Amino acid sequence: MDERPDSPGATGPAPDAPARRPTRAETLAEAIASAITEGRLAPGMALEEERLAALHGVSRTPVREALRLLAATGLIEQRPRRGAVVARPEPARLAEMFQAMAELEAVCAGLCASAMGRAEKAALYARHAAMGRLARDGAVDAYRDANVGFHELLYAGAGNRYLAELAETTRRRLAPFRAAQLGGPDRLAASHAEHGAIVTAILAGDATAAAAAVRAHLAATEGAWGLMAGQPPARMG
Amino acid sequence: MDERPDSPGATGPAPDAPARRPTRAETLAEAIASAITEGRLAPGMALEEERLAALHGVSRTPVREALRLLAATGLIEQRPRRGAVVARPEPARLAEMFQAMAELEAVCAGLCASAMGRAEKAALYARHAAMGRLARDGAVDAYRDANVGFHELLYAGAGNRYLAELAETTRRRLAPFRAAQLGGPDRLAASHAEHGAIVTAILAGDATAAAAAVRAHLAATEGAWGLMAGQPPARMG
DNA sequence: GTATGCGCAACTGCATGCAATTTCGGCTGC
DNA sequence: GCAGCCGAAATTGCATGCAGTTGCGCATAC
Repeated sequence: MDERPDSPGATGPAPDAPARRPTRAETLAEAIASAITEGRLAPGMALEEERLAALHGVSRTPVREALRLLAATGLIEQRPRRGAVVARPEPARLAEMFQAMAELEAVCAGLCASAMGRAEKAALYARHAAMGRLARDGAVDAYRDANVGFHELLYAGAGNRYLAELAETTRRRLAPFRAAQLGGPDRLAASHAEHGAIVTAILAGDATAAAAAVRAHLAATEGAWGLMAGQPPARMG
Repeated sequence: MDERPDSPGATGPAPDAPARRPTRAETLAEAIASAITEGRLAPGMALEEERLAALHGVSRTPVREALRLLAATGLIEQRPRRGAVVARPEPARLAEMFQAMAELEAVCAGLCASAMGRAEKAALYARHAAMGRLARDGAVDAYRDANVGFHELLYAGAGNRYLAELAETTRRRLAPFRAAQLGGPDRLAASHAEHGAIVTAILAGDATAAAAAVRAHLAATEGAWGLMAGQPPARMG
């Protein structure tokens, strides 16, 4: 019964493998979080413990722990004795979160300008160039995927994992409200042009310009969210 | 279906009154968090569920939920099937967190410079002046308390609650490693002088200078932490 | 004396059950 | 017709119990 496939040399580059075999609560939390960020669970929906338990074939106990995790992450809201619902921040708070994310990314970009090595800068430029081709071809879906990677390069290039985590958490919490982003093809080209300003500033080592370019980029995308902020509460599907 | 027109116009600006009667898990989480930030639970200490349950007169269930909350907050670390310990970040990560906090506060200060109204600026200046008297008198404890309030004024003055939450969370996570701060009386005077640069920049509406002053301030205090980063793990007292 | 394998104690993960609170149905009264 | 009240169902909060795993101590072999 003792099989230990246990990392014989090259288990993988595993940057951090703290949870070898995740507990059910963690698996559940991940599943629910994905359902929220991908839009399968809309903001305002009620999350009943028993239903989630039955849905995932477990008891209520791990469900409750998963909900605690998600509540601390901010993806859901728990009212004592009144159940949990998918977080539905008020418009004012959404604006705050978006501004905070812009500032976080601006800080990252500023750090990138001085902290990135040659290899990282080359990778960033390569990604940018590839995205230019996608934008020219109008490949919206591929561009969106590559876009996530682009911003993650900014997080990683800053050389500050904690800052990157803050930015990624914020990005996740905003995900349900950014569905309509990159809607039009002109927006695609505009996005790429704004990325160009960011990349140029970073390659030049100009932290101030890089931060400003990021703020401009995110201010330009700001109009594309908040469309589903006024829905009435609903049951879980 | 059942529509609930809830939110009668202005549901209430109520900034935050979500937990009328908190659940035991939340109470526990708060208690343990305080114990950690105030140093009664040192980094690396093991947190056994049964012991915590007995200590607080509850069963293991709410303890487990509280630990989940704290793990998501980053104050503790949970290894599946191996228990939880008070978080003990490696020195490199501590440095990252401190840098991130400096940048967060710098962003706040920059926003303060343009977002603060006359009344808020007056309150900030008043607080700064009062702290000047405390520094002159060498009242370290009173200065430290007032210092927390000073930084909270910066968070609040930025007009972005989410950003303020990020900053406060980070500050809490760093709390166990900042015990020796403001050690000498010269540090007290220096701190006040650095605050003066921040206040001046904000009052003048100079966002760039305000951010730079905050970075300088936190860089100067950076040397006072990390003393307890190398202890071996220990049992809970 | 050091290294290896086995067995036990301790602890965590999860399921189940009960009590308390909230919510919704219908009813009474105005 | 509408507001207020009361009782039952639904749902959450918490305690308890059991199975599985981890870690440690001890005996054994080299």
